[in-house]
Amino acid sequence: MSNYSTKNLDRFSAVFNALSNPHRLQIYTILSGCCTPGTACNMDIITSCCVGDLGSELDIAASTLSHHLKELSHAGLINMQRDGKQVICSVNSEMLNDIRQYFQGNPEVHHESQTG
Amino acid sequence: MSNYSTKNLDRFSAVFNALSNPHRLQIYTILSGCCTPGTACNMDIITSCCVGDLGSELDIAASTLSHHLKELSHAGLINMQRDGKQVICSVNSEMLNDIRQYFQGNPEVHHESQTG
DNA sequence: ACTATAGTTCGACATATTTAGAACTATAGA
DNA sequence: TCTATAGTTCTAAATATGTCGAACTATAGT
Repeated sequence: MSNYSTKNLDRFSAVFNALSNPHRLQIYTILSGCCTPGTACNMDIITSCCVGDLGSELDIAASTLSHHLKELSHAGLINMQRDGKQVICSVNSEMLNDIRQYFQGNPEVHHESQTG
Repeated sequence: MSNYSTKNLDRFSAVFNALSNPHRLQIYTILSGCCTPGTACNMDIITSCCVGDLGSELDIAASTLSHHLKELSHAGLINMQRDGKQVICSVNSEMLNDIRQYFQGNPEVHHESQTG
């Protein structure tokens, strides 16, 4: 593919790499469900998006969970923000839209959109 | 996520794993472009979906390309069919639709659809 | 300052992935 | 059958990934 930028290729392959691990995909799926994409995870309504709550669903070591969250965050798939003692995780809706566009075959995403 | 089936988790993580390598993502992107999803790759119109043509765009060893195609095929992302000396590759549109539904948050995909 | 809770970083190890070259199979044509 | 073309399988090596436990940092309450 000559008119598909290497930049996008690397960006999306990193995204899919982040989702390629069952634990990370599970985390992302949980976050997709608890936080309506497009809205910041509203903790007044739903209270299950902090790291500890994710951990209680996954049965892996805390250090492993932390590592996976860093991967998802680094790929741009999720946002993490400290709130007191807790760290709140939520889906990055901009990246979710980019992914949707990729699979829709949208030229904005497929052919170098150079907006950044 | 307790109501998200492990089956789907494994299936989709395998799909994303297949797309997590830049070369494989490039292959998939080329195939998405040359073959309109939903139609079998129409070789009367477009002539760039055989293994060799993919290889000429990637600059990797033939054995490596073959390995990557097997991964994509095994994950259900592409179809491969022999036509004489050549092997024609095309996007599996059913899987593409499943992926689209996953990112749309469609419950059919998220919560165990047991149709197979 | 001390303690408890929440999460991260570091170090190590087992396993998986990517890659290429050599040898192989499959098809078509002379 | 012999040859050329198209692609695959096998083997091996370098690199990346997933995982945990121990030690660490950050915040809040006493």
